[in-house]
Amino acid sequence: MTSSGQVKFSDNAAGNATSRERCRSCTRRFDSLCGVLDCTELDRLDDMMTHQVFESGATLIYEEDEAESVYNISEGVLRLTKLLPDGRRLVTGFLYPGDFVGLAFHDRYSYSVEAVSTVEVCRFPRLKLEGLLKEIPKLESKLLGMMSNEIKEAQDQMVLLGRKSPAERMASFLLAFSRRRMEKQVGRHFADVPQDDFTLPMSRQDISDYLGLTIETVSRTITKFGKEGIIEIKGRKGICILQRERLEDMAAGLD
Amino acid sequence: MTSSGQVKFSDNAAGNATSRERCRSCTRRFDSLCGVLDCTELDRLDDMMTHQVFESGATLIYEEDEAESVYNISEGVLRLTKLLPDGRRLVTGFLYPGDFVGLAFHDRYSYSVEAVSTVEVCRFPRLKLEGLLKEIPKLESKLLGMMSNEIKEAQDQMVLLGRKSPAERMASFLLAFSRRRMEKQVGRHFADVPQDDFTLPMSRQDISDYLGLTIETVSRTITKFGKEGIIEIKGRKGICILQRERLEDMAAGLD
DNA sequence: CGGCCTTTTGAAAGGATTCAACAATGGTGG
DNA sequence: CCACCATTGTTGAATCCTTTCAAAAGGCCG
Repeated sequence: MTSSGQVKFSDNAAGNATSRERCRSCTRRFDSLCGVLDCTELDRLDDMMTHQVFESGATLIYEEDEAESVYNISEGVLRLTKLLPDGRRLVTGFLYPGDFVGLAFHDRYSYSVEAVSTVEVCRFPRLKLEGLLKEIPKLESKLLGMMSNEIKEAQDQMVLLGRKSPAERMASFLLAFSRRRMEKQVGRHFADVPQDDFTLPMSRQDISDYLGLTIETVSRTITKFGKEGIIEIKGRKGICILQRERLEDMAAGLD
Repeated sequence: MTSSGQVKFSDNAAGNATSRERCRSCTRRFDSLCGVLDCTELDRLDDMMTHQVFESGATLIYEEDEAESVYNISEGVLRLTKLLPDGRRLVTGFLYPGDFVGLAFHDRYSYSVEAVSTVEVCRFPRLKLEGLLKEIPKLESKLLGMMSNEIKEAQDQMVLLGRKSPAERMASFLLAFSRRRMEKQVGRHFADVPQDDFTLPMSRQDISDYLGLTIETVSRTITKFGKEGIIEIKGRKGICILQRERLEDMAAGLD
């Protein structure tokens, strides 16, 4: 299989930015792996990179395919999915700008990666990047920290999936999303953006497959939160958190 | 809080083995992190290590405590647990000889660690080991690979918790346990030990908290497998797999 | 403005959980 | 060594809650 839905492609020869300038001027640089590199090292990264754009719904990575590339997200939202043979789906996570995808030190990808919105990524050949890792120990350290966070988040998600009620799952999700979104905004110097008011880029189906519920249960739970005045529902995807503390208590399992 | 249930303690001054010999002669050496080290490096590890024994039920690590130590398991089984305020519990994983515990690059532990059986561990001060990591890049690489595996396993477990039926969860668990056990046996040169016949060291409660089910559902599912001739139940903890393929199909979601 | 897809809402069904009682196991002390 | 006790595991019945199935409503795009 090959990636689909890719609408723009720019490599070192044909990119918009001058070669070796793209990484240096990247607004995401300090959010992600690249943040630990100096200019010389950054240029090496730049040399092995291609910038790509995927439209919403496109697949960047197919589960079980050979792991040839890794990606760093510069814009948009991705979802990681795993399928059971009969079509049951689980979304193991959503990824946001600054997040790293695909570097798992296995020969094949163990999940699919799809664009939830239009996405811009930096693509690296996996083996080359692994080579760079071995040469630059601080890259490895940074990655170790990122993976450590990923493990922690995965464990929290296991608690959610294994032991939380639908309302608790939904509360956890809304809070985590609003927090993540705020972090990213702060990173881009928009610290005063209201964190309680946001747009969910993913569908109810995505949310339910992330929370281990059905789409109907997610819908009913969101509606219930709205009726109880915990959130305000603004059209199909807009959410405004009215009672953050109450959501926090629910998410923690205090109800 | 402090660790409880510890029954034996031997540091460099009082240990059984001569100083700097313990790591070198460790039977687990090639299963775990230490496997990548040469003798000189191993001695440095040895110098910062204390050997400890915990009896079944003892707690090595309390969730939220300051992360001062990391452990390498030389014998026995540990469980990692997370609690919700009202007592709901999730076991995020079981750890076996050769596995590493506690190195998460956070200041506080995000889960508790308890002994499922009598356990022998090598204990290291976390900060010292992190220092060693920075000095020995191949240690970091090895750890990166181990964490990568951990993430992959966590994602599989998320699929299990979010989308699999009780029977599918139980099948996945039995197979994973028998596989893990076989790997360890092979590591110790017991390749001819029958892999289909084993003893579960953990209780039904542990299993249900690992699979996101109740103890009754686990019990009923095991009984059902027995009646269907998929496994043979040998007393309280003994299991013999009679139809491995059928279990594999169930675990994969093919039923 | 119309049509399509997503989401919401309703009613019924199914399955895991809960509650309760019983059985088996393993450890302890007589 | 056996009996007893406490703990762990099994089994049964009723309940509750999510899921399933079905249909209507709502939002978004051309």
